Amino acid sequence: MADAAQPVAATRRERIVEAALEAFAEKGYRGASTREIAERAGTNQGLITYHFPSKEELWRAAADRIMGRLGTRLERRLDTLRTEEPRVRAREAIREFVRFSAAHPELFRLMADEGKNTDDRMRWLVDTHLKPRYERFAQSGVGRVTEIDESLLPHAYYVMAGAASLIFAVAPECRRLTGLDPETAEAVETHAEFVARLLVP
Amino acid sequence: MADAAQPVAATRRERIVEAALEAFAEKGYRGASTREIAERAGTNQGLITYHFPSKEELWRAAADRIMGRLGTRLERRLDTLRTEEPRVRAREAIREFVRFSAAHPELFRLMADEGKNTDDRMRWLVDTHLKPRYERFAQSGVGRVTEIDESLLPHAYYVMAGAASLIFAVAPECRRLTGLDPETAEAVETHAEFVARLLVP
DNA sequence: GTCTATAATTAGATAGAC
DNA sequence: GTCTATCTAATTATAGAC
Repeated sequence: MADAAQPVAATRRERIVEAALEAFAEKGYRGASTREIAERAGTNQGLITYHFPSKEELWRAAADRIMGRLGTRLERRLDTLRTEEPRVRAREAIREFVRFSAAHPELFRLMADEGKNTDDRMRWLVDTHLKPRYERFAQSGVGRVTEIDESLLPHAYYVMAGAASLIFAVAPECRRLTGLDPETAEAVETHAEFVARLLVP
Repeated sequence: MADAAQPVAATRRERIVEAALEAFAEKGYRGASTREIAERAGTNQGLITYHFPSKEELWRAAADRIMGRLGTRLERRLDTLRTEEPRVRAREAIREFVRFSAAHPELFRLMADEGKNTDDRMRWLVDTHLKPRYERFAQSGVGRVTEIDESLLPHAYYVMAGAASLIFAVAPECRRLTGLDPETAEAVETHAEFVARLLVP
């Protein structure tokens, strides 16, 4: 039951991706160094360049991971809500997104960092991961429930994303500024309810 | 009326701070290099270290600038709304904040970047600039109007900030993802109305 | 697969010419 | 006040030992 029970290579690679996700989210793409990532993963920089041909590829693996987690979580929840009426389903989908944002502040941090610039990473992120999620939002999510006008969909999407996630993405600031620790279970549920009721009254 | 009409030193310094604000907002503190900032400002790296004893000091000057602009803009608007009833005043204050976020996406980018970490810059930012703004929000802004319970204030603050600003902070992503250019005058007003009505029905 | 050593580039800060 | 030149340290990527 020691380390040897698992393939070491997979473990090391996993830990590198996990460390990269955290580092990229915290310091931004440029700000996070591969040495720092290696150290976080408990290994050395050489092993990163063995598993990933470039820093860009490592970043993609990190983005794949967090977006995969989000997709799995949301689809699973939506699945259990198939039979609910639209407004209840929309509300609970929003609550689940808030909970995910609290458990994984890396998501918003990564998105906010990459969405600012027009470069290859942004384009890849939008085309590969964001478009499917946006379609899902438009088709079955809040987009349908809150408003009639199709032209408001982009506004509703970014309002929802920002309202749901910011407080967790800047949790250290929130603690110092307001005294509230947004990462407690109670604060997460309060925020989920606040945002869900706001967007789907 | 040529360049010589203004003190050159002040001009150069100004342009450096302006370039630094943009660069720090786009690439993050670590990601933005002083050489890159100098180039943006149309000068050289040596002049930056002449005007600012360290990169950290340059960052503070950039933060002072954007927070100063926000304060001036909001106080001026609130001043013209003194006689309005609370809900109208709150709604218009939110609209004004949305407009400011559209005109100055650097604000949200800088805040989102710095609020993630517990370091000297975050602490300085909170203590120097964010606390006064948060107090103002609590005392005369949306905080008073939308909800009764004082404990919801932090949630309302971050919901407002995120809902109002994210779409402009990630404008390049928004354009590619949704087809909407959030920087057009029409989109800004639509967003302002959407957020204001949502938070103050 | 995992590591150390190192090459080539770039970082922030300093020194000094003008 | 503005610039070029340079120091030291840190960056990504590569080469090769084991």
